[in-house]
Amino acid sequence: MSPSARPVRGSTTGRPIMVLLDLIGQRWTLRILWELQPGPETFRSLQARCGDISPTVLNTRLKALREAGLVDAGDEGYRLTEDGRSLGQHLLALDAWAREWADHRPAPST
Amino acid sequence: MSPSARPVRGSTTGRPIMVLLDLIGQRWTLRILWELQPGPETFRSLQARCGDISPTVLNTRLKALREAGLVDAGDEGYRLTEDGRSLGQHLLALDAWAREWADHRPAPST
DNA sequence: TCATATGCTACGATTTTAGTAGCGTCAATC
DNA sequence: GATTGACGCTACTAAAATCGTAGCATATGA
Repeated sequence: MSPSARPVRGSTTGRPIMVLLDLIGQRWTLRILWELQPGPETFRSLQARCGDISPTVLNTRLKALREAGLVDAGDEGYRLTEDGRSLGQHLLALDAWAREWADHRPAPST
Repeated sequence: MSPSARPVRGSTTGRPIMVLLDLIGQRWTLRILWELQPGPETFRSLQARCGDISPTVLNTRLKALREAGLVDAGDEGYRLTEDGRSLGQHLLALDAWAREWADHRPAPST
């Protein structure tokens, strides 16, 4: 099987940034990291947090994130590794960026 | 038609970070921003830079990125807006992060 | 034994992405 | 003024990813 996991679709260069872009350029990956930031979550609670993402995808993503060393599974469920947390810092930065961004633009909402 | 464009699939909260995660959680979006960082590119040169991404997707992404105010089109082709460049700074940070990340791990390559 | 919650797989339906061909426009060349 | 080549981009089909739901196997408590 091993469908996605490592293929690095868009790039075969192996450049770390490309590997990363490939990983986080998949739906839910960043969201999962985001939801895991406050603390460990069980499979089902994580699923709920992500708006009832299908378990198929959640499991696929968790597998990839674990292989990437960003997430691991313990007694309390899934949680970020040290790497995961340091990447999470960047997500926090993006959160701040996004607020300003949403602030000063025509607001494409509705 | 207007297929994707704005739907904000994973989240209907409207929270900026969710809108952003939804946008960049699509294949090629981040890659396009990345490739646009050095300077303006024409549609076709950008396509080439992205490993011959299909024009359908490229155009869809460019449309979304323009609506998001991250990219615009000028005489020299497509280029990052000011917002696009500031987001690009975060990509540079991620690049640095990714290098270290790739550095101290079992290397899932090959 | 029964009820409940867990992590997770199966599988058909829907949506997205890929891949290729090609149109209409424009500028340079012949 | 017909041809060539590059441009931005659309059309269309096939492949792949994602969704959505059902449900299994295990564990825990009542």
